Amino acid sequence: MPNPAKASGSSGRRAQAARNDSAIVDAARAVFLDDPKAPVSAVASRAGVGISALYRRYGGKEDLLRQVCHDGLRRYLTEAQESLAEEDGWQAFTSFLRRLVDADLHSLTVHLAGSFAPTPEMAADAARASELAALVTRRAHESGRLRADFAAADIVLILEGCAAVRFPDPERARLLRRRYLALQLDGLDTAGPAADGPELPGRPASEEELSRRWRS
Amino acid sequence: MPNPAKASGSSGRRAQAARNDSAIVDAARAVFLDDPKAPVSAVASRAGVGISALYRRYGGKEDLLRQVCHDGLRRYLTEAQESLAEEDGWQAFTSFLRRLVDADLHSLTVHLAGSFAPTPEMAADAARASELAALVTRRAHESGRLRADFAAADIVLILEGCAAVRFPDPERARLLRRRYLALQLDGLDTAGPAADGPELPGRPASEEELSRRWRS
DNA sequence: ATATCAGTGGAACGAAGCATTCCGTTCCAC
DNA sequence: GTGGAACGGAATGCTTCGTTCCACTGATAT
Repeated sequence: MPNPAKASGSSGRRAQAARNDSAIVDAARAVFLDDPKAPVSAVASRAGVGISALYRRYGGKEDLLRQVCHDGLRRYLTEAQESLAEEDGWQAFTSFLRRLVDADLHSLTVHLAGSFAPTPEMAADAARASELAALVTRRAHESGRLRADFAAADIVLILEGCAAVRFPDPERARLLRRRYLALQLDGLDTAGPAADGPELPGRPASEEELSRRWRS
Repeated sequence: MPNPAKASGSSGRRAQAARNDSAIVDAARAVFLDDPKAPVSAVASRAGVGISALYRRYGGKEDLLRQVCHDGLRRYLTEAQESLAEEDGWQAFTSFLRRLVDADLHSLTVHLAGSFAPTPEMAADAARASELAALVTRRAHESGRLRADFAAADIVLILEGCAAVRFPDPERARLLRRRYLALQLDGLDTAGPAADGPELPGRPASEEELSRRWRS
């Protein structure tokens, strides 16, 4: 019987297996974030392991997808709860959206759903996520800063829109998504808060960045 | 030699061929709008014709894609020009965006690009499209109603975001995209124009509409 | 009247991509 | 030293899809 105590170092078969555990989920998250239909082999090669290392851990592609998506959903819940810790309702609302957009949690959950059979636990977590979104929205409304005709269901539109901003460089993508989110929060019309509010973060996409996307 | 004069009616081989011409491009537009990677057979069956009717007209899938995309690009140009007929720069700007979003021209152009080799003429039209977008933006800035830190390149973000709003029912999708666009134009903060501006059009997506998307 | 052939539907073919399995190898744990 | 957990990656079988091919139809020209 293997003795875990002797394998706590950074070398050894057991340690490599542990490292592979996280390397595989990390790779899966990155790969499926980029393309929900990516082949399993892409995950393996990105993780720097063979295919068997992956199939030893998961019953199949669906298992892996489910894992990645459920991780994302759990992260969604914790981010939502943390944002609710904000005193001000409007601050909680903006913080909520910024957290979700920064971590690309919409891509990690909604865009992956449908490619696997959800577990009952996932369904429960998804319902909980809906409740939290409604709660954040209610508090924002109560603060008086959120326009009255904005509904909790509209959050999905915003998240979907931000998730649609895709760039080869993840860092650039995140910055542009922040810019886009800020645009939506502030409004475009100078008769609005833009007149004396903060400027948009980051720079607009350059002509070159934009045109490169016509090739890939 | 065939006599066209005798085939001007709504029946006859020649007339059916003419009807198929448009049936095929119409089907291609609808199908590829929904899924840029859809199989050629899906286009044929949606058009209600066999595969050969399609291959008689186009050298291959790439030709068809190119045609649909170039049509979209030309439509983009005419819509842009028509919106520029507006007197007010801000009106021209909003009208420009509403037209593009209504016709889903972003999906029809950018989302299809990359799946075929563009013709020189297309490249020229694309450049012209960029110029027009820059012009619309400049006029909006001159009108004073567009926030100063908004750049022409940001238009793509908005279009991308609206195009990402997808629903099984095209009519519902268009309405929600309008709602989303209005949201961006008006801004969310009640300290902004939302305080006394018009309400958002349409209803928010219902819980049921939203959750249905988790299955497909 | 009838020969012709543009136009067509759809089966058939072959290539490509992919999930999954299998097998030989490595090297830690005992 | 040895058993076996863990691994890499080739092999397999299946699905999907673009394209070709062929038999058929019926309008047209003579």
